[in-house]
Amino acid sequence: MNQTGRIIQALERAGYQATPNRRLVAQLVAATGGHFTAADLLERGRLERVNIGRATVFRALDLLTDLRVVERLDLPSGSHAYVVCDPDEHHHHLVCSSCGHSEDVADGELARLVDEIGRRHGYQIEAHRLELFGLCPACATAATAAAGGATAATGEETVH
Amino acid sequence: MNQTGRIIQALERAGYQATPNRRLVAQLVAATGGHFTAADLLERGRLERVNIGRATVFRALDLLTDLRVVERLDLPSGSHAYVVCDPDEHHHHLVCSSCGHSEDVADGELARLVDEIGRRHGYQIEAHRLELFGLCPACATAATAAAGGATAATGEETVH
DNA sequence: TTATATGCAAACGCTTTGCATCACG
DNA sequence: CGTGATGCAAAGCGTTTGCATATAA
Repeated sequence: MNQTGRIIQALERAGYQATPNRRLVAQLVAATGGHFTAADLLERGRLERVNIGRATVFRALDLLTDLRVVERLDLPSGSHAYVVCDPDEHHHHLVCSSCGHSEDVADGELARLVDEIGRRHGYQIEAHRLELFGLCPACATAATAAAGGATAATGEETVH
Repeated sequence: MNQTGRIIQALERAGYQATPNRRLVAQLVAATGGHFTAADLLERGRLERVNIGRATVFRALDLLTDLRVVERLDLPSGSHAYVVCDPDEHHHHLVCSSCGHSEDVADGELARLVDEIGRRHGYQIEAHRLELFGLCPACATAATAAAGGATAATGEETVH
């Protein structure tokens, strides 16, 4: 099943109606390779000439956040963005600081490290969050090429 | 030297004036064991009957953030708060979800883990951030006592 | 027919900005 | 004097809410 389908399914499984508006949000969200804001969705909806209210988008995103289908991210700039992600396992995010592309990273060894830190400080850890920012393979290549200067097309940006 | 002094010194070293207002902010910030918001400082200033403008507080916090004397934290709730911290080395934050107390955590092994994740995903990592939330020793003890029920005074909160 | 979902616009909280004034170097 | 700092109030931005309407179970 595609991602849009998975999101809609998550809604239904949780007992919410898969209304046309929510399907639209699912679709817009799924079409995103990276992070996005509520305003982005609104804007894209507007471009496609679909009528959807600001509040509806926010409410849909809240829902999807509860269902862990999307997660709210804090960018280094301090602003917020959403990313689609895997609802089924604890993970963290790797975010491209150039194109915004995001992918899930398994918790892996981090759990052990977190435990250790908790023990060392006498804290009873309840939650932890790791966020990684950097250039994704495509953007890193583009950046190198641009720096090398020889082959790079100018002004191009790598966008997922 | 005390923390207020250290903050003021950091301002001066960076070529900023240590004005009365900025000293006040330094003092308010240093008096905080945990995280705080601009509004908190404003409120405490008001209680002490000192006249300081909203904008001034925000501007001072911006400055201190640049100097890495404070850091802006994203709480699980999605809201922002500041914490005082060590400007001199890369670290992360351990925050008590009950009393808000915060302490620095050395990066330690995390650097290695971050490298590895970057390599595995082909990302050129530029920055990473780890945030840990849980009960500090005092609050954990209080919580346990309250749960046990026998000895705990009711309604008390542990505040640093 | 009852619960849910939606749109709109107003309210909100937090933060920034414009601008005149003030203090320091 | 000139640059930097401040206060105030207004503007800005992202998000939430109240409420009447519309839609689905």
